[in-house]
Amino acid sequence: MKKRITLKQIAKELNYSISTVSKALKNSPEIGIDAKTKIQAYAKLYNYKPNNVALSLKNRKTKTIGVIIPEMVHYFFAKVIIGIEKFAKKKGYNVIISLSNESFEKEVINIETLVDGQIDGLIISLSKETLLKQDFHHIHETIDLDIPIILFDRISSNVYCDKVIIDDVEGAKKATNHLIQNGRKSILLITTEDYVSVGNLRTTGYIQALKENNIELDTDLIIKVEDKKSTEEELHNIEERINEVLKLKSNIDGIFAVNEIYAASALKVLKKNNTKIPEEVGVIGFTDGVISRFSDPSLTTVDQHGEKIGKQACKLLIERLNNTNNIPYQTKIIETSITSRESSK
Amino acid sequence: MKKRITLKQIAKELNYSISTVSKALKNSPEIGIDAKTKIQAYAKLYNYKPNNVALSLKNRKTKTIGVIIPEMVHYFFAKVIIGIEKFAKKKGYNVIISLSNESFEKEVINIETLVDGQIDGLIISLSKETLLKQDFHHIHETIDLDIPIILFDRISSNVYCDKVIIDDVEGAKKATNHLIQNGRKSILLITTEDYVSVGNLRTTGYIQALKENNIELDTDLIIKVEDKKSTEEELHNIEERINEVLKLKSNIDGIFAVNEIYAASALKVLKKNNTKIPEEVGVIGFTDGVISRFSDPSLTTVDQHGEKIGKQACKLLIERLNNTNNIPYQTKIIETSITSRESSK
DNA sequence: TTATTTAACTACAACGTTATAGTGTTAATA
DNA sequence: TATTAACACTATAACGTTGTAGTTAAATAA
Repeated sequence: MKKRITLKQIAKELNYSISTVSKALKNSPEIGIDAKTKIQAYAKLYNYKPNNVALSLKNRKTKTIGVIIPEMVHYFFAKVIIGIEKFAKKKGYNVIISLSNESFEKEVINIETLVDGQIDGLIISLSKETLLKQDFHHIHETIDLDIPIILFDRISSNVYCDKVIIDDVEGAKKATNHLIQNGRKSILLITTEDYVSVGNLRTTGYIQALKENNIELDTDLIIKVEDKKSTEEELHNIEERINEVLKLKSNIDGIFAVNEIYAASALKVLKKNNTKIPEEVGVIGFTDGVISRFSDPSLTTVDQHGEKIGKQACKLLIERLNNTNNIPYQTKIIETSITSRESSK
Repeated sequence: MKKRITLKQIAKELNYSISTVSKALKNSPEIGIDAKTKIQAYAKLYNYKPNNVALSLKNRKTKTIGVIIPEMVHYFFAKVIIGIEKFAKKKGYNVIISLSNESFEKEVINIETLVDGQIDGLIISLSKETLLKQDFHHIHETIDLDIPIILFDRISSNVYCDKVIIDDVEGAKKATNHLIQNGRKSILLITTEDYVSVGNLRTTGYIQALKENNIELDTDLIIKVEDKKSTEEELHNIEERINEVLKLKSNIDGIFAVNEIYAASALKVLKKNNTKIPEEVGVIGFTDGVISRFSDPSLTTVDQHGEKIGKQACKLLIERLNNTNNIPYQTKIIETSITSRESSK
């Protein structure tokens, strides 16, 4: 009903010029004390708030950050968003969220829409399809437009920009070592196909840990899942593949899964086979989400500290937005940590 | 590097006025065919895109919707956002997301920031604290400013606006009946304190179902949880309370929990006590999330269809934004359905 | 031939700000 | 007394659009 009041209206009402009103509200020394008092009182009374759209136009800054994530229903991404949102708000930025739904095409469209629109910069975790295609023209074009991009988690070394990642290799090593220190020798790895960068790196970490502990690598102990979307059907397939390998390799005494869904699937198969966890087989997952916490037994995991990642990404972005002079691109690594629960003694 | 091109620049380059360029790009009949062809070609070549901030200022519309949810790490809210985002994008709207973190104060600040900023309307699920305080001045003030608000899930009858809810009473009835039809007679209800509207309504549904089935209400079979934030500590308390009641009332053969966390807690306690699920005790939860799907046994739940809720809320909002004439406020009810899993035979 | 219409454009104002440059008036200085 | 400085304000342009109201020049009608 009562629309917002503008400088113009205040000016008209109090018989000052718009400039005077603007300056009075900014407490400029150019303006006399009477005018200031009158104008400020009036503005307060009518709850004057500057129109941010007009400011955006004038300043060529929208104070808004765009975020594109592949999925919403992931504990990790949700946490990252919390981290971004908190930090952004503290710095006076708003956050716009878009979902690529793991699709390259949607990712392209989303970036276009956001760039067309009202954002100063972008924080993105690439979709699986993009990583598979290795097509980053949309990212490059955006950076060329002077809109800074921060990549996190799902990144590519073929894109030059700021990045925030966890040390996946190190994290996977920690996880594998955790099992080895528990006396396990025959460790099953459930990972993704290699084009998913994080899966790839975690596989590397697993292999390194084995090497460092003088355990021979058995490629039969590596299950690479082709996961586009985790439908119930697909989950079933994963369970079957795990079951097959477990039957084939009866001496398996540890399982390391590169995400919590795979870890939960492993748990399910083990329980179906009446395998004692963690006595007979220890299980550890990657990503500390609700599934891990509420599974039975609860899952030991590698915690990625999503909120920290979000905060760091947001910080990098805002720093870049405030620094017109080109600072060199940075890649920040967020340390992982093991959250020990029932599934691994 | 290469900043966006503007009408002004095109005009200067091709020696036309800004108006001509604007009209040519809009294919106005006022403009001659040569001019049109030349201008359109040039615009295409330099990838002209209108500046949306300028358009927002001119049209006094931002084509952006604000969403405020209490928490991100909830399957239900994540699903709702997916629904909102999908529909919004289809209609050419962007979505800004804010988190109240269940805090009244943060809710107020978030609304202020969003309203100050660049949104045409808001979709909100109220924080627990707001519902406890019953203070809705921030909502009313926003509506007074002619910024439409749609409430979903956590609503209040003291606010006049469009709403989207599920039929919590009906859903709870369905759940309770599901257990009763399984032959259960002594059903434990794990719910929230009454000020949380959804908890309250689900409690009502439970009571109604009992009545309709001529089962006498035993208030000892109702656990009301005071849940501000679900910390690990708090979860422990819940488990203990459940355990106490189970000990006290050994004939309990069914448990209905108003969310999946409570349901998962119940499962945990039952398993610790070596109670057979679902043979001895059947369990059903509310909200079909990842926990329910991955718990052991998997949980039967009342599915709230979050995505549908989000879509409906967004639809209502956009309809209201397009209709300047005041249509009466509506409350849409989204049907729930039972997803039957292992925990209830 | 002169008045009128039409085509093809341009100028201007407005959306709400702010920074820069300018304008009077009064008081201080030379 | 003439000049300058300080004060307190106002005008203007600009951010990028678009719609309305002009303005030409050529084409048509009277």
